[in-house]
Amino acid sequence: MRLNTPIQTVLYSIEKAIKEYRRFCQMNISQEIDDITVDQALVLILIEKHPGLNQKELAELVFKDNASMTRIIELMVKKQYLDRTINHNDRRTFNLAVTKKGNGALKKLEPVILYNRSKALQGINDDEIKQLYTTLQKIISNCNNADPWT
Amino acid sequence: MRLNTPIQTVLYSIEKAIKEYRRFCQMNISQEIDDITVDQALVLILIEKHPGLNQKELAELVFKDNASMTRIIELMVKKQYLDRTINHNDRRTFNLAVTKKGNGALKKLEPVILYNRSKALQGINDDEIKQLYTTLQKIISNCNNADPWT
DNA sequence: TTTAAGCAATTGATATATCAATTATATTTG
DNA sequence: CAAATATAATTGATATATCAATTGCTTAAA
Repeated sequence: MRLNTPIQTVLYSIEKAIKEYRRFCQMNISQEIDDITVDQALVLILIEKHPGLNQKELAELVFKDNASMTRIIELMVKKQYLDRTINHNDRRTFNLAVTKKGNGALKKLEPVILYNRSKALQGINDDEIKQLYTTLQKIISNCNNADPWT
Repeated sequence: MRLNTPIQTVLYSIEKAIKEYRRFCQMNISQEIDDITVDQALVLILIEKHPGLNQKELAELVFKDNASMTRIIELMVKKQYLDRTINHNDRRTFNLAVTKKGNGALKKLEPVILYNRSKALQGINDDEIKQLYTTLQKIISNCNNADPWT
């Protein structure tokens, strides 16, 4: 028996869709701010929206591991989009806050991000979105609950 | 106006789904072969299935750029899963071929990959898959054809 | 047929992904 | 309380992602 090529599976389309979307987002974000990545923009939004999140929690929200999050935040602190101060309630963690520069960036990013999302989903109606969401959740739960091979 | 957090958009689910799937695949692949990544496995399958592909064509098929493809193939040649020889018809390109070791790996990988795909899509019927595919194609084409920001 | 333009692959630089090991602090338990 | 355990973050190593610049070869045009 021969394997189908990856091209023939819908899982391949999922990967393609997310890559095209990220490329599109990055292109547009770069027009406004030239030293910020898609991931960094997500982190900025989340910290502003949910102050009090620590790095581990942030990492979970954007599907990264702690190591990646450490490095992303490091860069954003260096570029002065974020402030990081010791959390005296739990000194293993940090308080993360958006700086003035970070807020300025958010203002610029808002319309771009809304534009990106609406363009990406243009011509797709609510039922279709709901259906997409439902199917994706099935895949996610399948991958998390399936017995491992051997 | 405030941005929704990324969590609230279906685009977030696409990213989550593909990451969970890749994690699941890698876990199972590693049980069989401990020095091969998901991407390397894809490349191996494609070269076996479509001999004659050059690196640029391969890169397009797996959504990578030429630079990444160069490095992936470099590693696979070093690990002796692939042979790379000069193409005398066009000396800018190479002939890529799966080695004996590569074929052995493919034999082991086949059932794992079939298992991964079927588990990931378990409980999702054909219509749902078709619908998923259709919606994803819309997103892909939206991202490729939308006017850029500014 | 030489020159220019185009193309495949590589390289360097920087960001992210992942795993394993380590550090510093918190919490649990004997 | 003290020791064991657990947790958040960091670090090192290696793979991949992306962009820009470069190299070497091919094709098109003057």
